[in-house]
Amino acid sequence: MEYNFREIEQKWQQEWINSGAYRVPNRSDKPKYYVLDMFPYPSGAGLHVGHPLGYIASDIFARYKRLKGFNVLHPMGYDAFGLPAEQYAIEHGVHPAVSTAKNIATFRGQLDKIGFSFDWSREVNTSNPGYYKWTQWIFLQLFKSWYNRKTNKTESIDGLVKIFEAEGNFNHPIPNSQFQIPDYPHVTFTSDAWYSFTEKQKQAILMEYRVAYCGYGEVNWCEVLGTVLANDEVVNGVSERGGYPVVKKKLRQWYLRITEYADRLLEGLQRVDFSDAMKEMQTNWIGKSSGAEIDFAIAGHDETLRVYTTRPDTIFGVDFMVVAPEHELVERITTPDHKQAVEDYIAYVKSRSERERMAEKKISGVFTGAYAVNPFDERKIPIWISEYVLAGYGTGAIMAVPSGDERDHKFANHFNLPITNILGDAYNGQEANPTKDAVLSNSGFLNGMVMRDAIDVVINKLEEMGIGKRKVNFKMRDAAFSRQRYWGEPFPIKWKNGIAYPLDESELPLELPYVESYGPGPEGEGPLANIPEWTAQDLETNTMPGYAGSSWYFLRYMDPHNDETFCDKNISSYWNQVDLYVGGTEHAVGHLLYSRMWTKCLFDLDLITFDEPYKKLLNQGMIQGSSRFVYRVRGTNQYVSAGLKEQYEVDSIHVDVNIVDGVELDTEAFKNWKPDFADAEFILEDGKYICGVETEKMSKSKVNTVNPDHIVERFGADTFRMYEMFLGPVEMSKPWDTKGIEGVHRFLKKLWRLFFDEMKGSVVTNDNATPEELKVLHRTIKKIAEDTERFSFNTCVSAFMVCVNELTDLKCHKRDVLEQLLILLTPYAPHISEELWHQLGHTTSILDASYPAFESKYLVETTKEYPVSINGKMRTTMVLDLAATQEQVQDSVLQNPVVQKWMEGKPLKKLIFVKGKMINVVI
RNA sequence: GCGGGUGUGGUGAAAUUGGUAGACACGCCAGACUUAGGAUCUGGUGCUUCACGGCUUGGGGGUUCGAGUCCCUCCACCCGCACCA
Repeated sequence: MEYNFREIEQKWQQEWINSGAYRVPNRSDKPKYYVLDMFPYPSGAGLHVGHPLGYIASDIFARYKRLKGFNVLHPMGYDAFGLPAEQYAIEHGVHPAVSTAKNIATFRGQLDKIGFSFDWSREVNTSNPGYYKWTQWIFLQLFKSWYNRKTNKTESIDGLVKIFEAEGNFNHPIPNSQFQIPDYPHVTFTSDAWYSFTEKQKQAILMEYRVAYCGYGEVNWCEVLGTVLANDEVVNGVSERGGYPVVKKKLRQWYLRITEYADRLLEGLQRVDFSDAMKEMQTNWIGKSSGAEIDFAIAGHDETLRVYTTRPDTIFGVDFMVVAPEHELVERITTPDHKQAVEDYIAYVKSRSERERMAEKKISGVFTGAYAVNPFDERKIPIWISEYVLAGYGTGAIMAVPSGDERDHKFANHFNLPITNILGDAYNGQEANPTKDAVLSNSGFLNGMVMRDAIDVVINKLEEMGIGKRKVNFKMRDAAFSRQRYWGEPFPIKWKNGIAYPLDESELPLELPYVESYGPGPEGEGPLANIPEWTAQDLETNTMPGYAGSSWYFLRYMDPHNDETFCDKNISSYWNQVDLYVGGTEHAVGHLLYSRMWTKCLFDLDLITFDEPYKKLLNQGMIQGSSRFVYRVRGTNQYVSAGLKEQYEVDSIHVDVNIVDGVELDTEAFKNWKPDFADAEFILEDGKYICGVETEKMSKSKVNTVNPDHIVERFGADTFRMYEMFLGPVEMSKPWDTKGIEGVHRFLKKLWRLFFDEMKGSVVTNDNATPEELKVLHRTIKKIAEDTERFSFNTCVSAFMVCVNELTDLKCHKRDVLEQLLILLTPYAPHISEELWHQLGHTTSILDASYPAFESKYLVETTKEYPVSINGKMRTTMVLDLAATQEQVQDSVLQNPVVQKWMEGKPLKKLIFVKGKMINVVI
């Protein structure tokens, strides 16, 4: 009987469906464990072998936990709204819902072949009205909430209205200090004033507090395409498609007030098990800094220039100001003789993406002709504009201190601006010194003070003078929460008189209407603006962004069919946090921060009982493509093998990795691949055509994608699962190489032969295991359990191989040993394990077997083969009793002929002996 | 530019706490079986040297009895940067 993986895998997949093996109850005596994958966007291209890496890792862990006695929630679904489906609709006229459904069916088919333990009865699809009804519902809760800084909680906006009625907003100032209340001179108001406001004024004020609010923001606007573009659709200032010019345009946008949660998002990081790198990335993204806002007088103007700085101590070293080109003051302060240059520069900057501006190495900028005045020494400071200062950060203006800041230093050098040295000897004139520990000089009343200490002194002084204040700043901005697109959740909002009114919750879901065309609406609005029935109801024409549905989906899996609420609170209390969340680092700052914020909102509103969604995060690396190349002799149809290509002038051409075996090209398949190659001739080496190899991103254009379906078809799901893990550490990126899979496949066949002989059939015996066999088994139990716990799946696969190799050498066919091994293997290769388990006579599933217990007594050793080094270099090994003392060891070591040879009669300086580890002879 | 990560044989990698570098595989070489081999099995395989030996974890420096692992410095590559998801 041989290992017929196709039959076995089909049989058990069907059997597990029939028995409902992966249905998970919301109630259990067992402890719970929640394993979640970041769900996929179902793209038209289907899965390639890189996608399932994380799913396999999480599936192994989920199955492992199940064997360990946990009630394991392990769901899967689809993040199904998104731009690609809409783009496809524009190009092919296929409704996104149709292409999405088709893509999902493809994904599902591919996933099913790999043998995952997903509970598909809990599947979610963010584009399904039954799902986005609750995305809209949660949005409404955010719309009807504000962030109370006094209680540090998300609270009902009704409560805020009561506060305004009672005392105005003195205790709860408007979060955006730049906001002007329409037709009202102040940003603070009394109770009486509140009552005097019109409905429109009241709503405008409340909008400034709402957690989900409407405002204006800049987008990449492409006039020719009539649409808004994502940053990655803009290349070098023009649209990726068509190459049309792209400029910044202000549009009405929805936002989430995530900045109010910045401190809590930082604090929460200390309570979750994310990698340090991940925490660092989020911390940097949030970008908390403390410093001061300082108002500088502008010579000849009544207005002041407000800058934000983390280094107020360097105020005497300010040699110029840099203002963002889009700063509102620029127009008013630019002097006539600099007007033209400033306008030209602004036009240039308008065509630049934020990314380009930050990445630009070339220094650029222009002088406005205006001067600010240093409040302490009355020095006139020229005001420049430059693209390296962004309008959205701080106040959009900085005080430049060239002696202390590298970028300012380069700017000063480039434009020949004089540099004031406030650091004394700590500044060498060549490069800026950003230290806080130097002693200040040329700094008026601060002279002689250490910079670090001067910070507070300056801030106090500025506050006293009324021209500055202490300020905590965040680099993070409020999250833009609207898209001028069709394929997303509609906002449950109606506009009347410029006021946004929420729909009643009974009107949800507000379903996406059918559209004829997916083209943009007028004035940069989305396609919904083209539908008369939609606009006639005054409904919002923006839709929600991709991360809306993904911000809370982990909750819906818990209670996916509930029509009464997004997730029953009792059920979310039971499943609680996601214990293990698996996904790529590319979501480090986007999705993870948004869903953490939503969780905090829902927690504050008493809708769930925990405020961090993910307890432990595991980041999987990417699987890269291993591209293959053929070399065409220039101007001919001859193709030369890689080893001989130096002798010719050649062009290298990507060749489909699926027609290459390892590096050897299937020349017939190559001829049939594309008409161009039908008459190809080959210059071979040793009768073979050898291809060139390069590691690149896996992509269709590089014809290096490998479809998991083909791999499963050829080798089976168990082999595929184990090989994906065998490639290397799950969190690392590594190239895919189909050739290597054979080693794993051989391993499974070798395992099979421990149970079956081709001639004799079953060879399993009921004999008692020998100590040697038990040692092999228990060493494996220990290793697999430990390595699985620390997500070191690649070393587990090796350990299985070592175990099977050793059992084969020992000719061990004993049930007691093999049975335990099968349970260990189940999470990794469930199909073959289940089959062999039943072949051993079991009638219940191995999925619920009890995990083998490790017993250290089988591993006890009395001797150890010690490595013996002379001066740290390994020269020989010696078998010594583990109980040997330092003196006994020294005696035997010094008598060892190899040791004596290397000592050459020199005296022993020291003998290092680490029990159970090593011996080092120092001479 | 800013932020994060990674560099070990021909290839993917292992070495969990500073203690025998290269486990386990792929590939390659040799052999067995076979009508055949892109099947299966056995043995060998870091580089260098006839050998003794020497060298070796991206480069350079340091700490240590001992460094892939710790410290300093330089280099290369990959990922993210707010409308891809």
